[in-house]
Amino acid sequence: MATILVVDDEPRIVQLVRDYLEHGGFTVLTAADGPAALRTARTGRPDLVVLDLSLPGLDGLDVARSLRREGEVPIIMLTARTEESDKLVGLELGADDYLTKPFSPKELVARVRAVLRRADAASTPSEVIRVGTDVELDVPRMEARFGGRRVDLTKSEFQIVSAMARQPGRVFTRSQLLDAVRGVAFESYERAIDAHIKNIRKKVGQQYIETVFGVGYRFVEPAER
Amino acid sequence: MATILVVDDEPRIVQLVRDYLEHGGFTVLTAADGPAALRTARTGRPDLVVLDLSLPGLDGLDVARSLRREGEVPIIMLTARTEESDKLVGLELGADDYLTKPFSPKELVARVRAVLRRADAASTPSEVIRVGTDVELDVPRMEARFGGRRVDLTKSEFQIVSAMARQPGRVFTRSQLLDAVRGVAFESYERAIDAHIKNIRKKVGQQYIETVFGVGYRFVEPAER
DNA sequence: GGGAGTTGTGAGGGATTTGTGAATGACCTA
DNA sequence: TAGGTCATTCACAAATCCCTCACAACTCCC
Repeated sequence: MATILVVDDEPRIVQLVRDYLEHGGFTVLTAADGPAALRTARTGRPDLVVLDLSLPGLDGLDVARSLRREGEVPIIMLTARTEESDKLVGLELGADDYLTKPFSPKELVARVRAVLRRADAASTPSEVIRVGTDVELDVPRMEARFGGRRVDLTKSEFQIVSAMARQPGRVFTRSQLLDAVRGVAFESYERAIDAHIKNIRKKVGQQYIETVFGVGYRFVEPAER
Repeated sequence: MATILVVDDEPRIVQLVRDYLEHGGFTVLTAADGPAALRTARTGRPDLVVLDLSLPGLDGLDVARSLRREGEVPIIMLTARTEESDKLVGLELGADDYLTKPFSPKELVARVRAVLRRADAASTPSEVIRVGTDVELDVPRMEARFGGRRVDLTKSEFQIVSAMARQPGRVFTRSQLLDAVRGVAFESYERAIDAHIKNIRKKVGQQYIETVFGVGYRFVEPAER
């Protein structure tokens, strides 16, 4: 069955959680601080991490961030307080669920099961944007293919391209494209978009993005290429 | 930003979803049962509704149906089981997307964004001006078609042509056409319009724009061609 | 047909807009 | 801390477009 890594500096809690999880049929790894957690995660490859936010030394947030960088492992956060700030950072890091202390171990086990089920069913129907036969943008994976060739785009580049490719042929103003990059059109120099367009063209080829003088840019429809 | 109404009778789920959505920049309204949902939808005018299919009392399906009757609001369904029947009725009611429980809040937020994006794109009815069978001006795309052939017009040219094509047969003075080009009729040489007309005619053909001596120009009605 | 006024048109100046390489600074990583 | 990536900004070159001008062609009215 699944392996769970429990990270907390209070031995009492670790023990309690371990008992419940093992009784529930899980294999349990434990760690008492950040560095140990990262080491164990690397070697033990857990299917899920239960992580206390307040750790001595390396902070729980740093641990979460490092874990995220290294892989896709789901994380359940334990926060000592209901404080807004804690929730916020937890969410920012994309925790899959959170529990505030004190919590019921039974509930924790239930949440672990739920998150694992989700992660499993995370048959995330990958949203793929296709334009004609030779352009393919896998949005959740941020993967782009142009004419069969895989192209590495940065985050901003990918967002600009996907915004345009969703409605090929339509003209987008620089301001609209800025919206696509930052959540909301931050006050920002519109010509930053020009720089991105230049870089995108260099990577994917000139034929995909057309300049509409005095207005903006558009993704060329396949029929016209 | 957008307002989302979350309807579910499990407070924990409502809380989790609310946290994630608010963190994502959305304003969140909540309701725990059908009647409350309808009331809140009426007063709060949400941009999207996240709706649990299994509600106590008034059923989720009824709520969806009522929402549909009252407006255009997009709906994301939450269904408890993966049962085919649930999916079917949900989609039948025109749910814009659905998620089966347990779901990842992160994924829900992603779906919310996707549905809003779609709804937004759809509500921008691509305004198309048609004159007869052979002239088509797609305004947001700044695309012109004359007799089946796609014609590239500059911004000013496109604005002049669409102003005239909106009311075929009507005569426009040069001053009125200048208004169409610059936002307001700037003091400017009216004969600049002549130059544009010349260029437009060269691109689309002579038969579409007629000169009205001493007055201005007009877009020829199809019957006269 | 003649003349006055109006429109068609080609060409070029000049303003605006875009392309682009390089510099800067933020952020992350080793 | 040093090095890398990336987003942004800047400055200048290049491209594009709008407007104007000058003159030819046309229309209308007498």
